[in-house]
Amino acid sequence: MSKIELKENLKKYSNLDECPIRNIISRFSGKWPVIILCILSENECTRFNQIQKAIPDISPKVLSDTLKNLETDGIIKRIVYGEVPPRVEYSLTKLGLSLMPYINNS
Amino acid sequence: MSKIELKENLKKYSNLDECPIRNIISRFSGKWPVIILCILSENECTRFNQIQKAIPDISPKVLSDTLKNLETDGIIKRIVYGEVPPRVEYSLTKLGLSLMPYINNS
DNA sequence: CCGTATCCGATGTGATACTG
DNA sequence: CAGTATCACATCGGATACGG
Repeated sequence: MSKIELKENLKKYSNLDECPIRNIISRFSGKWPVIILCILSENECTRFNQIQKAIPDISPKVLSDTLKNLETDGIIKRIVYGEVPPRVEYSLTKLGLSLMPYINNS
Repeated sequence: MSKIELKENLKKYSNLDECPIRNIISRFSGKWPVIILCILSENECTRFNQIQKAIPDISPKVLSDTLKNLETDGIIKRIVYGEVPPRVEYSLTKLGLSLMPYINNS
């Protein structure tokens, strides 16, 4: 590889907000997002409480925050049933589903 | 899926230190590791300074720390040449190389 | 050139109690 | 049940100056 090519390659990661790698990382780095995607991928729908049980060491606050972020990014879907006691179910969106192969092959 | 199966599936992520997903995440979550792997994968060897230039907004301290962690995990190799001025080159180990397909397919 | 030392702020994560 | 409120804390990331 010539020096010119090298320079061009190294430039690709410089563009901060336009760098696709950085975009992905900003959404999935952190302790919980990938684990949650795995859990959701195993069932059609999963309730808040089920996720909590599957991850014994996550606090409700952190779980709630993480789910919100994933929802905002369009990766998971949140469905509220107007029942008492309340029922809320989380599931992967199409986009979320499309991500799973890259996780599961690891 | 039956309730029994569901319960078994959700259990898989409970085992904290034995959970393979958590092991991976603990090594690669964070802002920089994946970017650095990408950069290293593009050349046989890359110098500290080159990496810094490729990532304009990383400080030398953080770059150094991240490289150390990756080296400790056996993912990258650090070769010091006893020259003045000093020359140090980083490259992927076999293990590190084996990780790239999962990154590049994304 | 390749880092380390120092210090600091931001962010992520956690425990617990509480509410509709 | 499904969260929110509050507070606390550790880790991560960043700026800058300096050293071998």
